[in-house]
Amino acid sequence: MELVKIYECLCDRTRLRILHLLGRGPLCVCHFQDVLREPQVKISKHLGYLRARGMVRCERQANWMVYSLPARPPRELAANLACLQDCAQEDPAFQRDLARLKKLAPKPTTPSSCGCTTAVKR
Amino acid sequence: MELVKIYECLCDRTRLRILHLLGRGPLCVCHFQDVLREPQVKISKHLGYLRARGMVRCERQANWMVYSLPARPPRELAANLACLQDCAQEDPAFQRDLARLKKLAPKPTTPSSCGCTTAVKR
DNA sequence: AATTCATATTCCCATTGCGGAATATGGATT
DNA sequence: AATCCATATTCCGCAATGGGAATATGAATT
Repeated sequence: MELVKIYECLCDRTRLRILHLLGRGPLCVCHFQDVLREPQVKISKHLGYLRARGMVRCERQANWMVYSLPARPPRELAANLACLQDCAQEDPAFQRDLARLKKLAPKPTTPSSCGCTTAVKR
Repeated sequence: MELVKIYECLCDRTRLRILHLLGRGPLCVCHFQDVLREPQVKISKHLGYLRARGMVRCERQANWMVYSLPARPPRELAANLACLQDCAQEDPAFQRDLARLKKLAPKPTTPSSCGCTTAVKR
């Protein structure tokens, strides 16, 4: 994987927040919407950007698309994702996201189920 | 230092090569020109980009501008620079740069002297 | 003061990225 | 088959970026 391509994926705040959250486990789009509190189109487009570049995988579960980090990422990607998680620990904004996520989904999800089964009021 | 700003600096191949080389010690612009083999304007502009964002420092030595990494970089920057050096070890292009540099300047330079004292045929 | 050398800046152009409004898709439910 | 829900895509405008040609700057040397 091209190092520059990785950094291109990392140089947007919304994408950083997405990747940070994915460090905990797979998530569906509605979780991102609830945690990041950004418009649907914005989140969907950044997920598409990451997906097109191989930074995330996704799998359909009925109505929901469950996104996750690649199972065995190449070395450079793994190193940079670890670095991101490390840096995020000192940043209140990332920690706020994580707190919201834990409130929303106390247990990390699995790739086969994001925990969304019923309609969500939004 | 803003994490996103760091990644913005890292998402260009020329800038990555510059930062990688600076990991060994301060360098003047003509060294970058010789090692990277890119046009002067290109190198100068990328150095200006990095300087404007606090990723590198520079100091004038007579005709030469000596660039270096910040003495005590903030944690996020240090982490990412370390990650870059790590990733660069597997990349032939980065290693080729480093080999050229060692041939050109066998000893790492100091901030007060880049080793350029006479005119260089180019 | 005129020239030379190393480096920086300006101007132009083409490409890319981001955001939002509107619309489309695809699966599930009625 | 019609509707609903979650998500994706298209279209638009705007700002930022990268590259090169030409020119400017600033220090040293003649």
